[in-house]
Amino acid sequence: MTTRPRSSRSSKAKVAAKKAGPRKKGRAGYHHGNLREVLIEATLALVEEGGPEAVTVREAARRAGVSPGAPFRHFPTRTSLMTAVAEEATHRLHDAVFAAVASSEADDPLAALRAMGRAYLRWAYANPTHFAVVSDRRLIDYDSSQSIVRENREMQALMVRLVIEARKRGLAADIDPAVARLASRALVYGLARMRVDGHLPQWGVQDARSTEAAEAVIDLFIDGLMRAGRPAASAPPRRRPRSGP
Amino acid sequence: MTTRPRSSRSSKAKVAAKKAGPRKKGRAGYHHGNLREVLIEATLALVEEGGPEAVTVREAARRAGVSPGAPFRHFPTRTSLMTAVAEEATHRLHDAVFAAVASSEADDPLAALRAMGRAYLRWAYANPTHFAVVSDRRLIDYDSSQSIVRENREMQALMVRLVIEARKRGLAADIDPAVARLASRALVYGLARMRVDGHLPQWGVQDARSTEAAEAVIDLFIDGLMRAGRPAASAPPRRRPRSGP
DNA sequence: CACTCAATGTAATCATCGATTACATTCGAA
DNA sequence: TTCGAATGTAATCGATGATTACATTGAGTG
Repeated sequence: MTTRPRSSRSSKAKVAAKKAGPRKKGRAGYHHGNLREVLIEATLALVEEGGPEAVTVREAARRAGVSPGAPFRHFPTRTSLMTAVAEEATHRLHDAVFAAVASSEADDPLAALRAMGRAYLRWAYANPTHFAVVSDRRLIDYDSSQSIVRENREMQALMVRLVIEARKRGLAADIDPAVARLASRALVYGLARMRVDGHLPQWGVQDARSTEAAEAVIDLFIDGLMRAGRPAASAPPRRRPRSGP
Repeated sequence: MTTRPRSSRSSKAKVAAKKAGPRKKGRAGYHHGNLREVLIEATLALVEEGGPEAVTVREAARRAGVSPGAPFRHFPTRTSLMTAVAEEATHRLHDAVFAAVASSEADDPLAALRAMGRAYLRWAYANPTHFAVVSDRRLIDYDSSQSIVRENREMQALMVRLVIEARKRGLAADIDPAVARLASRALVYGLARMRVDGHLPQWGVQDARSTEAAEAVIDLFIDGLMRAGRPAASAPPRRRPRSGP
C-alpha cells in the first residue's frame, strides 16, 4: 500500500496463471492458480540477477503480482523457498549428468567418468546461479527435501560405481578409490565454485574459454588416473602412513 | 526502544573499552578507543558462530557495546565491514602459505607446491569461517581492498613460479602449465569449499579425518604431476597416498 | 591554561525485510 | 445452494541497513 497500486492482481496474475497452466489440480482460475510455480520461477530470476543473497520473498511475491504475505501459504520461510528452487535445480543437474553418462562410450568407466565431470561442469557454467543455490547448503534446508537427497545420492553412487568399475579393469589400480573419489569430486566442484565465487576472471581464463580450460583440467586428471593404472614396472607398493613435516 | 533497555552505554561500553585497550594511537579513553578493531573481532566471532550470513552490523555494534549507528563512522556499509574482515583473513592465509613454502624442502618445486596446497587446506579447515569470507567475493568489495588484491596476487604468483620451476626441472613436462595451474588451484579450492559448504560430512570423511583425506588428494595430484613428467611407464614410486577402506 | 575543532559516538528516523495473524474471497463438492 | 477448504489480502511485529542531526570528548593551538 506504499506506492504500488493494488489492483494488478486480477490482470497480470490471471494471465500468468492461464499461460503456464498445466492445471495443477482443478483449473487455473482466480486464486492465481499456480502461485507456487510462479514463485519458484521468480526466485530463479532473482538469483540470476543478483545471486542467492538478492533473493527476497517480498520481491518474488511482487513479481508474481501477489501480496507480500501470499507466499507464506506455499513457503512458510525464505529457506523453504530457496529449498524448492534447489530441488528444481538439482533435478536438472541430475538429469544432465545421467544423460551424459548414458550416452558416453559404453564399457569405458574412465570415459564415463570424464563425461560425468564434463556434464557437471558444463551445467554449472551454463547455469551458475542454479549451481550457486544447490551447492551452498547454508541456503537451503537440505535434509528436508527427499528429492534433493535422493538425486544427490544417485549422482554420488554413479561416480563410486564408475571408479570401482575402473579399478576392476585395472585402470587406476594403485590408487585408493576413496581418494580418487574425493579428488574427482573436489576438482569438479572446485572448478564450478571458482566460477560462481568469481575467481576465474582474474585468472585470465574468461567466460567462453573457461569451459574449455576446465575441461582440459578434467582431461588432465583422467589422464593421470589412466597413467596411474598402467602396470608401470612398479609393483603395487605398500602404503605408508604419511609422515608430516 | 522496543524492549532493550537503552542505558547500558555508560556501563558496558566503557568497561569494554578499558579492558581491550592496547591503545591504538593515543590512549583508550572514552571514545572506545579502538572501535574499528573490536568491530572486526566481533564480526569474526559472528561468522564463527553462524556463517557469513549471520553477520549483522547491529549485532557487532551490540557486542562492542556501542550504539547501532556507531559502526557507520568506520564502516559505512555492511559490505565494507565484511571486506575489512576479509582483509584480516587474507593476511593470515597469505602468511600461512608463504611460511609453509619457505620452510619446505629447498630446490624442489613440487615439494613446495605440495606444501603450499597443504598449508592452504590446513588453514581453510582450521578456519572455515575465515575461509568462507575470503572465498566468496559476493560478500566483499574485492577491488576496493589494496591488500586483499595484492596478497592474493602474491599467492598466485608464487604458485605460477613453482609450476614454471617444476617444468624447468623436467617434471610435469608434458603438461600445459596453465592447465596445471588451474587444476592445482581448483583442487585445493574445491576441497576447502566443499568443507565450508557442508559437502564433506555426508561423504563419510569426517572432521578430523577430512584433513587427512584432503591431503591424500593433494599427494595423489602431485604424484600425478610427477608421473606426467617422467618418460611414460617408469615412474619410481615416490610416496603412496594412504589407502583407506 | 583556556579554546576550538575534528574525531567519534548517540539518538532518532526511514524504508525494507521475514514472519505471522485475522480476515476476505473464491472454488468446488456435498 | 450452501458450506468448507484453499488461497490470497491486509495489517502488524520485531529486526535490519542506512543515514542524519546532535552531543561529547580529547588533542592541538594560541
